Amino acid sequence: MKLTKISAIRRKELRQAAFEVLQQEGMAGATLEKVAAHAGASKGIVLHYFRSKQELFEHAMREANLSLSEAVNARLKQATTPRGRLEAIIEGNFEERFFRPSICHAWLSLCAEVPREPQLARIQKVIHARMRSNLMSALVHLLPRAECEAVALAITALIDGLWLRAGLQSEGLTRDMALNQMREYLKYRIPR
Amino acid sequence: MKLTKISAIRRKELRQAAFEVLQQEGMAGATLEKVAAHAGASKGIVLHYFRSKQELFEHAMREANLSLSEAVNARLKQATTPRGRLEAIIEGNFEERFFRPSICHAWLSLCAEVPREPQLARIQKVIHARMRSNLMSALVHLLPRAECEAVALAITALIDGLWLRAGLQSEGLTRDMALNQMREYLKYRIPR
DNA sequence: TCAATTATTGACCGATGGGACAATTAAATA
DNA sequence: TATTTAATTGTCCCATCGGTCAATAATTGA
Repeated sequence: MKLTKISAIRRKELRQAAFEVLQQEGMAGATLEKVAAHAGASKGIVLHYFRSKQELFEHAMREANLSLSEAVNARLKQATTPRGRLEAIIEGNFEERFFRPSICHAWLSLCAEVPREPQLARIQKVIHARMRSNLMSALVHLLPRAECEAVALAITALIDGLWLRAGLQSEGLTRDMALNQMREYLKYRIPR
Repeated sequence: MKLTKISAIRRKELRQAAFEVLQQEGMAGATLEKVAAHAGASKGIVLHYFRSKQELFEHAMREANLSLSEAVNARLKQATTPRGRLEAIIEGNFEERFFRPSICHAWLSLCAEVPREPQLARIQKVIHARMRSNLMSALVHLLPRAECEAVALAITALIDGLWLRAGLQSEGLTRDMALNQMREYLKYRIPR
């Protein structure tokens, strides 16, 4: 029995190549040929493993989300208190390897396609649902029930807004500044 | 002397058409032909008034920003207190005619191009600079100097995050919800 | 009125990119 | 080994799109 079929390997390579090209080229510039070249393959192979460009980037988005998701979950596993879980979620979302201008570019490019690509919309919906669910599981122990929903939305909006900013102004916003923003929000909104 | 040269009219019509097409089609789908058709003209005329597609959408972004800007300024003029100015800025940014899914789509599409189009980046920079300046002029009267910068960034990030969300999930986020989010932030961060 | 400028169109071009496909090579399996 | 299955490539095709251009219509202004 094969642990890793070659098709699984190729698909993963191509998903990642797609996301990396996206970082520098945007959706329109992320051509099948460039993705293939970036992965050291030919254009034909890309369409051998993915039915279309759409499908490729759909999987690229899933992959990118998965790795973010794992980072958050790893931190969540360590956390013992509700407050700790809140911090885990936030810090996971601002890890150095994720909170980088080029990565934010890529996400921006994907988000810009969401309104016109139902598949991407579904993924985006899942992402937000998980974020909300994660946050709620911590917030219910820290706040009156009625306030949790709103605070979860605020935290999500803040994170998204900071990511957006990082994507727009490469230099302007460091990881530390972003994390401080989040901590300050918590300090005022959910004092210990 | 002509008050409005025909060229000024055409250019404005085309800028607006460009932004409207952007709302439904995204940057890649917003073809010169579609923009022209939407304005009831031919493709040739678009390139007669704008050197290139880039330049057209650059002007579209400026135009869209201008109208948002005017809305905020109109409210700012009415405001008499620092707190009132803060609310003016926020409410201006969530007026019904602006805070709509399709408009948010269009902005998203423009933002996604920022990293690869220096002209758009410059405009984006100006937008954020004005936002910051507006906010600071109110905040300095409400908070210790040292905290103003951070709060201005938080407010901006919140606004951007809520806009982003509106662009991603057409249904999920109403204007009222967004405004409540902003008011809650102020309530906790800058209690009267 | 008539020349000069401006507006407007439609045809055309070159480039590009997504996708289909046949052909070739490698791998797996019996 | 022989046969089937999968991997991989390069070529080809078609559509589209940005941009150029020459020709025509409209406007202007002297």
